[in-house]
Parts: sequence; structure tokens; C-alpha cells
Amino acid sequence: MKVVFWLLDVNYEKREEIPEIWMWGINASGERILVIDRSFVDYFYAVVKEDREVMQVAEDIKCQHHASIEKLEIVERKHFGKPVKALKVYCKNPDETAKLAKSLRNLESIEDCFEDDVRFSMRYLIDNNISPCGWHEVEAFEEEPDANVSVDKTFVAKSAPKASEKTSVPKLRTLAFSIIRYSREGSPKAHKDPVVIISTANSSGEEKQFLADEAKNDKQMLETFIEHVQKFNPDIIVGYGSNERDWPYLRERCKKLRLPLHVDRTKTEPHKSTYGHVSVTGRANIDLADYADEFPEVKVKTLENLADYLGAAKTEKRTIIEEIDYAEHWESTEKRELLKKFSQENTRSIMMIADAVLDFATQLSFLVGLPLDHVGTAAAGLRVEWFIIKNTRDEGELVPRRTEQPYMPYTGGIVLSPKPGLHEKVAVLDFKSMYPNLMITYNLSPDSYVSPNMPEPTTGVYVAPEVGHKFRRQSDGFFKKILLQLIKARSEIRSKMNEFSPESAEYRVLDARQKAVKVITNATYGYAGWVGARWYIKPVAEATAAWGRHVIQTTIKMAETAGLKVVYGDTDSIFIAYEKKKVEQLSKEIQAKLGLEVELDKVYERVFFTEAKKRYAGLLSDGKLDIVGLEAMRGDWAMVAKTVQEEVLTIVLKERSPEKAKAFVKQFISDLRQKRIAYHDLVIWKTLTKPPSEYEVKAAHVEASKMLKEKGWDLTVGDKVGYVIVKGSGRLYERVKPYMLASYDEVDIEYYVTKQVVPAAARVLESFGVTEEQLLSVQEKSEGKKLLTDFFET
DNA sequence: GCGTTCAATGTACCT
DNA sequence: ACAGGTACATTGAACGCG
Repeated sequence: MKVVFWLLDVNYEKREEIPEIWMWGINASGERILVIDRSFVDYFYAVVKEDREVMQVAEDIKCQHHASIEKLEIVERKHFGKPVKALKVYCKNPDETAKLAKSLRNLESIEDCFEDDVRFSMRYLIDNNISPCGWHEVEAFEEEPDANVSVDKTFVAKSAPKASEKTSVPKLRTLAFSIIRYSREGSPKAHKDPVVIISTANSSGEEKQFLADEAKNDKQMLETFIEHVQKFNPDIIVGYGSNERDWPYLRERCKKLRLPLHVDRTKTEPHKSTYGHVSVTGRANIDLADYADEFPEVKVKTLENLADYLGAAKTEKRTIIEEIDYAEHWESTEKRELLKKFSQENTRSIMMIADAVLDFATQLSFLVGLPLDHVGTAAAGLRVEWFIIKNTRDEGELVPRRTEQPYMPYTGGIVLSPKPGLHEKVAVLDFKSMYPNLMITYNLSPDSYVSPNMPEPTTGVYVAPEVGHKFRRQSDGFFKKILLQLIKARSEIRSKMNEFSPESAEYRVLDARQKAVKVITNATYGYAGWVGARWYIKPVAEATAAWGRHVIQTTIKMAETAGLKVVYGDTDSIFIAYEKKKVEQLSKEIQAKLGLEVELDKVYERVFFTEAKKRYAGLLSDGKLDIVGLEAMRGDWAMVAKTVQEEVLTIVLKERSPEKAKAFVKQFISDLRQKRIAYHDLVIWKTLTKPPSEYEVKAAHVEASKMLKEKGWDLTVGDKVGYVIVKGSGRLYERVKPYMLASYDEVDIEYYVTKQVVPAAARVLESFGVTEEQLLSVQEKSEGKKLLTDFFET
């Protein structure tokens, strides 16, 4: 019978020594099904040395390793575009593929072995062109389901599944959860500290909370929670920080309580995979923290901040309870209610983020071919890499091994020094997807690179400016093929989007898909220059950047020749005085001369530059302000400084009144000194980028993290530390306190005045002759009427 | 011995 | 654990002065 299913998860099991691929899916009628394929045989490639007789080498190996080799084929493949003869070695036991490859690699007749590092289940997906989060068809027969497997039906595949045309996404059951752990002092430890609250919410709109008993025993609660998961039987489980915190804690806690944490579909427990995610067999476990980078506007990526950004704040003002106060809240009858409410709110926030992110996650998984639970934890470079692996199969290109490479930096894009001050009517012209298009135009790819010791092809080469790297003109490299395919796909998706209303499910899915395509397209250049890339060839990235410099420099010259003043530019954009006709004409000329598309990205009514690069603010015709690079956009400045700077920019750009801005700043400083500003707005957040012991100099946020550690609160690399500066003497790092451990009275307000608010404001106002001293002076005359004495203020 | 100078360190941003 | 280019605050040792 023909079975059609949408692939949710895949894993590999071995039953009676037979390797099985298990595909967990959903069929068109919404049944949860398992499709088992017992026919797939793992393999790897052994590339034979050029001077060796391939047949002979094959015979020798077959004899020598007949016990572990299922079969052996002689094949033609490519390695960085170069044709090679290889043996495709099929292995009886997938668990021993790498071992066998390792021993063959030592053979004198073998150059190297490849793809033994592609895991069995990924091998299966790639070879059969199966995409997670996509629909497939398979000839199969139904089998009696295993008692330990919770699905509606189980099938055994008679042949490999085939991708289907269907592009919809089935209705998925999603369960969100968050936990509250009780700890009297410091970070909770699973061996002693119980989980006291688990809050859940699901895609059917139900919310359920589980509580420990009065003696804080959590065993029964955990049991009920596990039952609840099984009963709802979700396809997707979402949490925030769940891979690093919740799952490991629940696992350890359950182990201690001798309770099997059976939340999956096969009665096994969540397990940490090599990719860093926690895998729940038969479901997709997703840690939404892995998608927090999708929201760069949110600087401190707490659950609350993300939810607020996504619109939670509009509905209701929540009370945030710090982890440090959980125990106290649990102990008090009234406060416990607040804690319960807070916990449920957290889960609601998780659901909200899931709504904002899951379409994208699904489409990314479908595009790059990594299972839904892997794709989130996979770093950008690995997402690109799996996409390449999936899409170079038909090329016959072997997947290179990851090798240790020396890091050699190279020159990147050009940044122009801005013309400081205010400018009226400035157009921003930029090249559409400049790097991907350069890679297409000049065939920049790992397999089309012509190294200095290679003979130049008769059909000619492209020679990159400045750096001189050569790439063959004829026969497209796989980067070019892939990028063309991606760009075409995106424009097709975007035109299809027009057929639907922006509110429809179809539109949402398509939008998520075009976003996924864009992400992979734009990351390809970065991938090319990444030393850790399997297909790392430095000249590919270096030549791309060199062509980019050539293009932007040519563009600048053409603009100037056309009589257009260039005010600023960065990598793939130029800011020019806006003269409609001339700019339109220029765009056409650039397109004709360079073969790349330029776009009039925006026109600023007015734009402000300091002398620094990468920092400016522009006013758009709809009254919106674009602030770029300045303190107001940074996460490591106190809110007081950011809001003041934003207001200053607004006044200066909209009203052109530095005087008014100055008055505003002075008023604000006065308010600040009178403590009329929220304590929260004084907190400074900085990331701990390495273990505290590895810092070479003392730093405020590191000292703050040490103080937290003293109190038992562990922070790990990547965490943000929130601190305030308190009164006292000595270096800054000697006057720091974690914000939860300090009070307003201790705060050194003058630090915030002189080192946060004034510098942020002066960054803008100094261009207009307003000095830091003037902002700090108390008796300044208003309305801009300056007295002689104003110039002598200190 | 003390204040000043400046390269190094560290973080976060832009395209 | 995608690239390079850039700004800026703070540290801490070298430096200059006397």
C-alpha cells in the first residue's frame, strides 16, 4: 500500500542485529505513524591512490575485510572538483563504519576515506533525498505496532520513500513547558533540590500546572507531568533553555527519584545528542533559545524580554520574579500564588515564541535537511554545510573531512569615512545580495578554483582584482549552482506569496520558507571563509571580498562622475545626495557595467553622522528614525543612556534644535539625580565570553559574575551579567554589584551621569558645539541665549 | 611617588 | 563552531616628571 507522510523525526535502531531506520511521521488523515526501513546499508568511500590498479585494490580489501563488508563498488567521484577513483564500501554494521574506514585509511593503496563521518540516519535521508518537515510517499505494508511504541500505525517500507509535491504543514500538536526549581541558596542542584512547579500549555489552548506537595516532594508531580505528556502526545515539545537547563535537570531529578522520564514515543528517556540538543524519540524537542538570534533587536534574550518584544507586554503587565526569590515565594501562601502565575506566564511566553518561530524552524529543517530538533542547535556554518551536502550528491562531489586548518585572515569590505554632521535628502543605494551574486558571476567555488600550480583551462579563467585568484570560466562550480537555485527558489516563493493573503497559513509558511532560503544564501560567503568548513578554500572568500571592493569602488567613481556627492558607504552600499533623475540613471549604468543589481534602499529626509564609521542616524519620510551602531542600539549601555540618546537624536533630526536637546538632557540629568528614574534603567548587561579565570584584565561584568558565584549562582559562558555601579572608590570593577544584590541607595548616580548619559548625549550634540561640560553645568541659561559667563563654566 | 599616556583587552556592533 | 571592519570603555604597565 502507498503511505504518504510528513516526516517529523528520524532515528536509527538495531533490532536482532538488523539496522533499522525509523521515520516518525504524520499522514494526511492526521494519524501519527512510524515507517520502518530495514533495507538500507551504510557505506563510505575509499579513494584509491592514482597509480594503483583499482580492481586489484578492491579485491584485496574485499578479501581482507570480508567479515565487515557487505559489498563493494568501484565508482567515479570528485574531490574539490577533481575526478578520483573510489571504492564505495558498504558496511554490515553501521556502528563500525568509521572503524573500518579508519583501518582502510592506513592502507598504502588508499589515499583517504570519506563520508564515514556522515551518520547513518543522515546518510539515509541524503541518499534518498528525504527532507525532514516534508511530505513523502512510500510503498509499505502495515505491521503490528510494538507495544512500547505510541503511534497509531506502524509500517514497513518496501522501498525507499520519495519526496512528494505536497508543501503544506500538517496540524502539529505542540506542548510548551517550563519548570520552577526550589533552592534555598544559589543555583538548584538536582540531587537535593526539587522541582516545585511545572507549567504547561498546548496548541489546543489548554494550560495545566503541576505542583509539588507541601513537603516539597516532587515525585508524584513528575509522574503526573509525564502522564500528561503521554496523554497529550505532542509532536513538538518546546521550552526556553530546555536543552541546557530543564531537560538535564528533569533527567537527573528523575534518576534520583528512580522514575523513568518517559516523555517520548518509545519508552526511552530524553538523551543528549552529539549536536548538543536533547533528543526525544518520535517527537521534535525544540529549545526556543536556539532561535533567539532571530530577534537581534532584543539585546538581553530573557524569556520575558522576547515575549514583550513579541507583544506580550500589551496585554498585561507581568511581575517578574527573580530566581533568587523563588524559594521565598514558594514558602509563603500568598506569594506562592504569584509564583504559580509567573510560571504559567513563562509557559505562555514560550508558546508565543513558538508561534513566532516554528514556521521558520520547520522550513529551515526542510531546506537544509537536518531534522527539526537538530537544526536549531546547528550553528550557521553547519546549516549551510548540510544544505551543501544534501545538494551536491548529484555532483558526485565527495564530502571532505573536517580538517584542522591554520587561520589566515584576509581583507574584507570597504568602509568609507562619513562626512560628519547633518545632511538633507540622502539616498542609500545598495547591491542586492552582493556576495552571492559575485560568487555566481565569477564562478567562485571550491571546485572551480584554479590554484597557481594547476594548468589554466583553455576555456579561460576569471582573475580576481588585487588578489589575483583564478577561477575557471567554464562548467559551473557547485556554489554557483546552489546559489542560482536558491535565488530562483526565493523569487518563486515570493511570487507565490502574492496569491495568498498575509494572514493565511499558506502565506506564513511561504514567508518562513523564503526567509530560510535567504538565510542560507547570505551565509554562503561566510561559510566559504570559515576555517572549520569542510569545503574551506580561502581564495574563494578572499576573491569574493576583492570583487566586492572592486565593485563598490567603481560605483563610487561612477557616482562622482555623475556629479553625485558620496556621503558614506559600507561594503555594498553608498549614501549619496539624492537627485532623483541622476540616481535612477546611475543605477542603470551600474547595472549595465557591473552586471549586478542595485536597489534604492531608502531615502533619508535627513541623516546624521559623527566622524566614526558604522554609526549614524537617519530620519525617514514617514517620521521613523533609523539608528545605526550608536549607543542607543547597543545592549551594553544602561537604558538611561540609550533613551536619552534616542530622544536627543529625535529632537535634532526632527526639529533641528540642538538647544532643545541640550535642555532635555539637562532636565533628565536633574531627574536622574533625584532618583526619579527606575532602578532597572541603570542596569548594564554584558556577556561572559569565557570562563572568569581566563580573563587577562579585571572587568566589571566578570567581577559581578564572581560575586554571584560566591552566593552559589553559577553563570556559564555566553550568559549575560546584569550589574550596577555603586558608590565607593577605586577602579570601576571595584565598584560593581550584580543588580539583584544591590539597592538603589548604593548606586553611584554620578557614574551614570558622567559615564553613561552625558557621553551618549554628547556623541550627538558635540557635532553641534554642545560640550560635555555644558551638559553637566547646572546654571545654564535656557532658550539658547548665552551669556558670556556660559563659556567659562566648568 | 604620582599623574599621564597608550597599547592591549573586551564587547558589541555593521554589512 | 559563518566573514572582516570598526568604535569605544576600561585596564594596566610604561612613561615622564622631579
